[in-house]
Amino acid sequence: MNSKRVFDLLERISALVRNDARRQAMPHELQPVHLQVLDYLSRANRFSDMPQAVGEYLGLTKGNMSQRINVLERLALIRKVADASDGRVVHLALTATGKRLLNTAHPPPSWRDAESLVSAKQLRDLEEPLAELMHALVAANGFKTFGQCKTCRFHRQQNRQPFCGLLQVELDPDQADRICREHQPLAA
Amino acid sequence: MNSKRVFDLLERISALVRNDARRQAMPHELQPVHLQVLDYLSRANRFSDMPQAVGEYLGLTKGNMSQRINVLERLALIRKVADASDGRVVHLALTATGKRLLNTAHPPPSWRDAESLVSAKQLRDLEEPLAELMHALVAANGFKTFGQCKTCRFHRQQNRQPFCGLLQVELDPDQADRICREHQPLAA
DNA sequence: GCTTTATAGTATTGCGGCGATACCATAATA
DNA sequence: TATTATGGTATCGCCGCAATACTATAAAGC
Repeated sequence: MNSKRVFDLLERISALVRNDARRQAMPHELQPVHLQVLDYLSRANRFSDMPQAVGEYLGLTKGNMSQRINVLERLALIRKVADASDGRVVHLALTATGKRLLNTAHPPPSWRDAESLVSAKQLRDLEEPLAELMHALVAANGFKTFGQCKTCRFHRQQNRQPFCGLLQVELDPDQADRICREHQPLAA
Repeated sequence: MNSKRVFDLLERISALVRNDARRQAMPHELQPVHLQVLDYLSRANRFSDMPQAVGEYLGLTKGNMSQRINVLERLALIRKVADASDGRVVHLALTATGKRLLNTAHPPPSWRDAESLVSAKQLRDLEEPLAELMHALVAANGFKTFGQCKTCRFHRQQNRQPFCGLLQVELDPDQADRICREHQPLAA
């Protein structure tokens, strides 16, 4: 039963990364979670850049998200943009400052150091099983998968444009590379 | 550059596990960190079962540890045992209740579900590169490795007993399987 | 042996993440 | 038009966590 061993490793690794992220984020008056929010927003498509979606992605409540986002807005790292057609929803966009901070602080320095110590092959070998594990955990938690738009079972091409068959809308080409909260993986 | 991808996966996985651990620990009036402390203590040898060592393992300050340990003691999940030869140090031992709780709550349920969805081979493939990654992170952070006593470069046999060449003491056989804060990996 | 310094642990304070609850505004539905 | 659902906010309380200051024992230097 080596599953416990893998669990231990993951728990320890995430603790190391998390602690380093805290040290890294502190001088900016931030917490690790803020960096995660920034990172998510830098990769979310326009159906997924709302507070609620961020909360779903990170497994946090919307009330909590509301506060995190206030902090980030106060520090001018993100900007709120009202939705054109739905007065309730607000989209979140990184400011230039936010992008700059994200680049310098995420991933944390110890990760960058570690990455040079681990062979490229080892990293590549991790990718596939980790992805599978992640999806299994998502399934076990009943969460959404939040995959890249273009890997979704509803994604298709129409009029030489990416097209979402679920929401029935055309997509800008760059949106297809981004993360979508409505993402559903191809049937296994 | 797929190192960022691996980092994302690890961050997401640890968030999922962490959130689930929180939900799991809450009914017991505990937080995820308390379960990690219990788990560590269940595997630490007698040179490593002090508050300070737990803090080093989890990357937390000793002041913080002191409080976590108070909580666990108040709930009768651990027991403090004064050291025989050094009046400053206190050893921590799980009570029967603590062991029982650890077994039911750690790893969290979603992990157990996920583990049945992932092939055994995938899990096995994760072990080696994850371990290497963990050691790289430990090195990058300048932390101790905290490995199993019997895998340490100072470990040897003497008079048919396990023996620690660093501390120059004989070890009970069961101690050799446990985690030691003085652990140093074999030279690469 | 006595003084100094280092080490293990505790007490206290302050910050802030996080969940829970209640609440408000807009949208969808009947 | 009334009802219900949904996205977001405000407020409260808990508690993890760092920082600082402190105590007690042990080790090191004279």
